[in-house]
Amino acid sequence: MARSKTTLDPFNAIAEPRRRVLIEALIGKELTVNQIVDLVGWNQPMVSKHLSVLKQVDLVSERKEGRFRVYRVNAFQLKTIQQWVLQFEQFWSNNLDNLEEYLNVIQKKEVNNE
Amino acid sequence: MARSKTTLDPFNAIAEPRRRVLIEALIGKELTVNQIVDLVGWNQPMVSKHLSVLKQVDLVSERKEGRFRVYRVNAFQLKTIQQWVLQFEQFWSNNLDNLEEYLNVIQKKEVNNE
DNA sequence: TTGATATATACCTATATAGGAATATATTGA
DNA sequence: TCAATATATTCCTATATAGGTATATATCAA
Repeated sequence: MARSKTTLDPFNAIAEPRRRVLIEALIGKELTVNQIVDLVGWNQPMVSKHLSVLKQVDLVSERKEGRFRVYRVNAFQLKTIQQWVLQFEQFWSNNLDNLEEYLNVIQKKEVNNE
Repeated sequence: MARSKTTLDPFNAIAEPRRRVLIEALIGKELTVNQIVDLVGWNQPMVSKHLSVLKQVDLVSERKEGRFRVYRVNAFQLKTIQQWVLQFEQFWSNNLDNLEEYLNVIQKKEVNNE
């Protein structure tokens, strides 16, 4: 069996670094494909194909504007990821876990210095 | 070129659903490999191999305890993901974006009913 | 020492990319 | 209608899995 499809869910879609760049570029604004191409400096098919993956998991949506396609981020879809991560928040907050982590780091440094 | 390695970063590591299950199983506690096997019901090599990926991106760490390997989640590494997502939070909060989204949904429904 | 237990690793295969290049499709303007 | 513009899609290839199976490694217990 191969890896899950990139279009399986937002987790798989944003694994690709370039697709995170696209989301960063598009957040809070609307851009056409060529505007994005100019912004990120990749070739046009590459931008279109990555946008296509993002669209399939609903992380972006697009509308026709004459010859142009205007893309925008569906920020609420990022909530999916936020919510999965957030359930673990207590474990990285100022608590015993962090203290232990800190002590481990200190200990490793000490070991390396000997 | 192929997809980025699963061990490139936490984003790629958690794209695989089973690895998210492992993190959920391990969060806040320590478990040996066979305890995890019993918990999730996969075969042992599968658990070991997924743990290996998580370990390479530092999402889990492990210590030897006799014949056993005790695994734990490094929750603070999930912060990487949290922080990337969090920069977009304002765009899914109660603001104009959400209102627009709501109106889009309403509009689509109306269009479909015609 | 030896069998049993716990875990990791190697090997194999089907599959799904990501990127590049070429091309198709759609729309506009003259 | 036709050339130009904007974007999507197709085709190709190298690559990296994920899962299954078999096996290697390490440690314990008698």
